[in-house]
Amino acid sequence: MVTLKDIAKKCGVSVASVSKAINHMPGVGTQTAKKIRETAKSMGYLPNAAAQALKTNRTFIIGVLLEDDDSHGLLHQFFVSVLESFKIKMEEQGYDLMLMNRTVGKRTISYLEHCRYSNMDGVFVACIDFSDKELLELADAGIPMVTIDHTYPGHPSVYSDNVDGISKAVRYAHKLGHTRIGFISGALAGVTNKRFEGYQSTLKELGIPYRDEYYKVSRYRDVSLTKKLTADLLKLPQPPTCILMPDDYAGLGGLSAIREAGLRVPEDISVIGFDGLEFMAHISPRLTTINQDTQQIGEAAAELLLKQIDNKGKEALPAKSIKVPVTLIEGETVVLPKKG
Amino acid sequence: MVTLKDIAKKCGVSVASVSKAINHMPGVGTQTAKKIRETAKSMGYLPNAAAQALKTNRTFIIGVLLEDDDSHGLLHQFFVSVLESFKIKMEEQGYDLMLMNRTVGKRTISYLEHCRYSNMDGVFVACIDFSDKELLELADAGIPMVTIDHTYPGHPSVYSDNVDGISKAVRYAHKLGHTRIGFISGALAGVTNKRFEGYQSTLKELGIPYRDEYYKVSRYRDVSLTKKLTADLLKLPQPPTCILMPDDYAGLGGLSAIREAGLRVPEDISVIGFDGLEFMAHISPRLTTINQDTQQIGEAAAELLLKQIDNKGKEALPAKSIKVPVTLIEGETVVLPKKG
DNA sequence: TTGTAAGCGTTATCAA
DNA sequence: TTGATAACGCTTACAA
Repeated sequence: MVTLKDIAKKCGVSVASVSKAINHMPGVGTQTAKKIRETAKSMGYLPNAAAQALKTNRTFIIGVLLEDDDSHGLLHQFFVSVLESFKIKMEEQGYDLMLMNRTVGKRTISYLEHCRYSNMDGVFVACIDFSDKELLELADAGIPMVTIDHTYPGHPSVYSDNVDGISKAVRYAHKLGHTRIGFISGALAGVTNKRFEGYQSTLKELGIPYRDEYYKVSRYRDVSLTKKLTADLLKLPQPPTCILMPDDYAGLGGLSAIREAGLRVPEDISVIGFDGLEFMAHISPRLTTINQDTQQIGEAAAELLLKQIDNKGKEALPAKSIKVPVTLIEGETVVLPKKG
Repeated sequence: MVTLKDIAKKCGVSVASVSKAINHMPGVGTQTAKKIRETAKSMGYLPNAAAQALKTNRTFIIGVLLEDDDSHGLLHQFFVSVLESFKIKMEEQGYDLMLMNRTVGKRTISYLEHCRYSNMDGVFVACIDFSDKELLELADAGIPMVTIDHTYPGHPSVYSDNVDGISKAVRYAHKLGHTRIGFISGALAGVTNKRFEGYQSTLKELGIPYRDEYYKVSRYRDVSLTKKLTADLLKLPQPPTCILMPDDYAGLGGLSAIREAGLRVPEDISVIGFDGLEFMAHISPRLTTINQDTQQIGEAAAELLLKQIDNKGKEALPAKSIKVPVTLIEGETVVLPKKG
């Protein structure tokens, strides 16, 4: 391992000069600096992250918190897509991503402890249970943090325009002739409330009365619960002709309930998803869905987090929240309803 | 931030004693040690990872290399599942996972450089292009490393039993009456060769002549290429009655080609996938597939890597390779072929 | 049993 | 412009 000392020896200068030269700091002659940098390169010098971190209190490590109830956060296509985009942006700025956990070395530690132990410069949170005490603790610790789909006081966050998302879905269904539009939402949470708001207000605007029996609360990504609730909707004396699903993945449960009821999509009943997951484009029938722009979400999150980090120590930034537009992807699962 | 010094002061002992007590090292009185540990706890002490790393040359950081051609490694369900399982095992032993990349701070660095810079204790590789020069460089650097689906000389690796996997698929198809069994493989690579070996040898065993026109080379997870190649198979004067796909995901392309040819699965043609991805269980028809045991693969990888790390500096371990059994998941995509 | 002190590789202050 | 030196928080001989 090549150290500053080695370079100093070879160049016949002091470590201090080498450090200055390599970091492009003032206080070294242009010639000396050049020579130092050249020998450093030729010797294959790389700074030692641990030493730098110890000295500067900056690690350039960002903690990533991606967990769901089954702690399989990495299997959530949507969040992982956001993470990919976030990752690219952060890496451009020299940051590394570290997966967070609560079990460092046999015994359990909290997220906050993990964060402190590793000296993380910031945290990316796209967890689902935002009411987790440990998350609240983390949010209160004053560590730069950005969240997706939830806002903690004092921290920036990024959302899709959920109100508009459901609104687009309802309008689209209505345009194709539907008035009996059911909505199976994810579990209650900020995002879910927004979507419900979009559902109710758009129905109202369109002059369609809201029917309580057309609204069900499922859980995001929960195929079997969504399947059951879809079956329940289908059993109503006057079932909806179009159903909005919590998300594309959970929607698979909806499709399967419809199939098992002996009905066809879209001939007998229309379906709209949410997310715009890549793989849905490859299955039949192609799901009509509300697309969340994961790339933009990830990039926005990176920007906000970087700003927080740069600002650390100074007076608090106003915690900005960015809303990202959504689009409707026309698939094959919505058509004119049959006369009922 | 609480440091050893703070604790030492409070307890009226030296930093050395505190360090020993906290690390359960000999050389401190039982009483003193106990008191020290208690105050450490009450003060909320956490070791400083950077300082420890600097001193001990151990970071407890494992680099994770998950990339495909589109550098969207995290979207590969199969590898991510393996990673999840690997992660859990590693975390139990106190390791953190860091996502590797080649762009630390504007300019590009190699994987090896990233590895050295961050002082990673080991690397987990589940990349696809194993011939990447940077990977070879990394493999030659003597850093503990474990790979999935490929073996580098001197390093341990974990595989599914690919020969048996395809063999199981062929046997199953044959048992249900198929003799015209096509195989669309992934791009040429060790794993692919094994699968092809299983394909050929099993056909032979069953007394089915190998037909070159029934074998096509696609790419893993490539929906559109697999779709095209499936279409090609269907256009043969005497098309296969059952097709083995590169993997479940690419198989979606196969299904869609069959659909577009006006044929039905499984009535007109049978299909078998590979991987056993979770979501395939939720779509219709449920794909019959060869399941790779991602949990076992991840755990095995963790074990092998841990062994390498513990052994570092000592004489090289024999580079062990672990083969994990696969199972066939009966879905709905294989039935008795129609008389052709 | 306890403490002193050196050193890991950096950065940053201050004097030359 | 340069370089000695202290310090970051920790581990570990070694001395007391």
